[in-house]
Amino acid sequence: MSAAKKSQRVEIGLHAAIVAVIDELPHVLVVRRPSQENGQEKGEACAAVYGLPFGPFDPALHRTLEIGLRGWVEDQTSLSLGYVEQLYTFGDKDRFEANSAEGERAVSVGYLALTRAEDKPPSTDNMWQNWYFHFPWEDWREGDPELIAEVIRPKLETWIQESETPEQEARRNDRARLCFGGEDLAWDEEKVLERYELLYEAGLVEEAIRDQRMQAAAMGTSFPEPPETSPEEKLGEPMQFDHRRILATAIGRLRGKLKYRPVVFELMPPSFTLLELQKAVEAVSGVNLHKQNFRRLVESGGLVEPTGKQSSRSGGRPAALFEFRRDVLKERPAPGVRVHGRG
Amino acid sequence: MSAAKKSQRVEIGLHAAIVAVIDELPHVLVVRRPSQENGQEKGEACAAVYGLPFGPFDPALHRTLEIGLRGWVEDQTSLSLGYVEQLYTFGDKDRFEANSAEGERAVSVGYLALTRAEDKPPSTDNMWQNWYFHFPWEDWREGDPELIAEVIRPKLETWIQESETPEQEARRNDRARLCFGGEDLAWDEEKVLERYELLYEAGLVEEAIRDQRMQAAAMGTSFPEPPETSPEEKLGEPMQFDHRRILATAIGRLRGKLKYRPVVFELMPPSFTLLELQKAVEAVSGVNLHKQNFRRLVESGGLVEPTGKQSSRSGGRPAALFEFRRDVLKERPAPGVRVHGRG
DNA sequence: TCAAAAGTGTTATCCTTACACCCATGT
DNA sequence: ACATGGGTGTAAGGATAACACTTTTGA
Repeated sequence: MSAAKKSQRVEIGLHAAIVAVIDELPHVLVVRRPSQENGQEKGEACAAVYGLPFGPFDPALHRTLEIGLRGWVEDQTSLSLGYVEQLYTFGDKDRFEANSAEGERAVSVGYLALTRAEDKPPSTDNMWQNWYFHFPWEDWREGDPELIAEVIRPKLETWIQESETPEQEARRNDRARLCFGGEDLAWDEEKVLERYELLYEAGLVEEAIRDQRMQAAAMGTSFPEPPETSPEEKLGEPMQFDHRRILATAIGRLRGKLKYRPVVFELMPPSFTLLELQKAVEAVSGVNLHKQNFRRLVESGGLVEPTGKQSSRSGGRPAALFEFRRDVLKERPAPGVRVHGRG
Repeated sequence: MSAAKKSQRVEIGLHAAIVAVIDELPHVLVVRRPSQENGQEKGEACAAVYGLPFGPFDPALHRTLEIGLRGWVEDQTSLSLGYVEQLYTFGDKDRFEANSAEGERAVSVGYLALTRAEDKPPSTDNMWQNWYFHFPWEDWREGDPELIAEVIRPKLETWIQESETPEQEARRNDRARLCFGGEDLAWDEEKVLERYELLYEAGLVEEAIRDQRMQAAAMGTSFPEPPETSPEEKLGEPMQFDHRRILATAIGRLRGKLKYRPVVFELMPPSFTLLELQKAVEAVSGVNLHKQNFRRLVESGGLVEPTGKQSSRSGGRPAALFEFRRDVLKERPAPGVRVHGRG
């Protein structure tokens, strides 16, 4: 108590998952950074890893956390952020400090930011990346991903079997079922974080192995080097520190928000066809939608209004162009695009 | 950029809105603290203000933020926390630093924690307080509060009229309507934070006046002392720093969560009657529910199961006792108690 | 016997979901 | 002509919200 009262100051990092929809695919802004974590003592070539952009919070310069975030993002990327939402504040020692220099304990505040896609990459250091590159199992637009049936379920099954008590086995089994569905339980596209954390705890994701190795090194114990995983068996491209966890939080939150807030429009150009809008929602939520019902919902829900113009598209009848109808916000308490699977 | 890269460390405060339902009323744990903010230069008697309990985060002692929170809460209050959820991280300069000693910039992480009510107050410093003492306009169980019609709407009307441009007036009007309902727009019990922030910005809440005074003092300008507000016109009991904002966030979040997560049960004793459960939901959400439909929803939804025992209650037929059915979590993706007004 | 609360049954309505079908344009 | 996407109508099913009514206890 008395010791805890001493003011212990820490550094605050602001991390952003900056999202845009490009070519009907969900993208996130990533940075390729030289990997300091891996392979140093092993003398490997200094490989690069992907990470989310981040910057420090300087209380002397910025009045609020969000202003601080917008500050360095606009400096570094020349993007203009629309919707910005705070996700979560992580202070974890294990996943963060294990990868930092000694004594560099930091707390990180994760943000979700939406922006309209521009043609060119925002800067030389940054690039837009299809987020399913990091979360291949989250894309159900072509039906249930083979990866789940072929790799994830079998490996989870092994992990469940490895339990030390029957209770643990039951818990693990329930959790896997809840996360990935099965039998009579449907896929819930919002549980992105829960799934990632499950895979992490089951040691199936590269960050888990990396962190275990780091922890073992810190404690001076040896760590049994796991067998090389083939690229097909690698569950998505890993990221620096706990950035993939932050991204998982962002995706899950955005998928949820879509349903009761008109946030898709932050990702769309000023005018669009209904199919373009549908494709954007599908890209983010990772599932296909029923065309006719989507249109009805969106139109009769007052979310959009026709501009009167037509889109000059290839292949097919020209579609009417719509724009976001700002007034919904004044009318309905929770206007959003309800997502019901099936296409 | 270069200056911002210098690591600026800050102190982290963990704030908790610890909630319990006692006698069918929603309570929050508060601390009476001597008010250093008000009346110092005015030589007033050092009045006390209510505040939320908080403690510092010591990264050397605790592995995660939540562990740190649980640590000092259990030290200080001897309560055992059940469900704990992170709410938001505030780094605001204006609302926080204005009230702190110079240079004491801190970032605070707000938490919502649920616990079962015990008979006695958790310690001498702390007390359970009906949260509607701080938010009288949030209690609609006796119909729409007079306070809204008598005080809030007229004062908001004045604030709207005081706008400097027609656009601002329209925005203010829309916002007030969205927050407090009206005409064809129903009351939305989840918008607790939005309402508090509106009242703050309209200068109707004591914290707003306090902060303006502080800011004026800091800049050396004079601040026009507002007319004394009568206790009837005071909009709820104010709190220290931005604690009422944190509490507003907590209430709103809990009201929302009720609907898709079985969190009410964290506030209930192990077994309860359906009416007791309903009263708890009503207490938290601030609206009355339709009895028959509530029962059907809860029973047929598989949220509870009968214990087979009866409650020995005063007045009326004895009711069957139920308990939370843990297995719902394995069956339904989003089990909760949907709330639809009316009683 | 009455008040208070527990319970049961039924119906109208709306929303969701699915299916069937026609329309306009480019190749 | 046909492929592609745009656009309309409607009917089945389920969930919700409202209503009326019976039952069991304590005072």
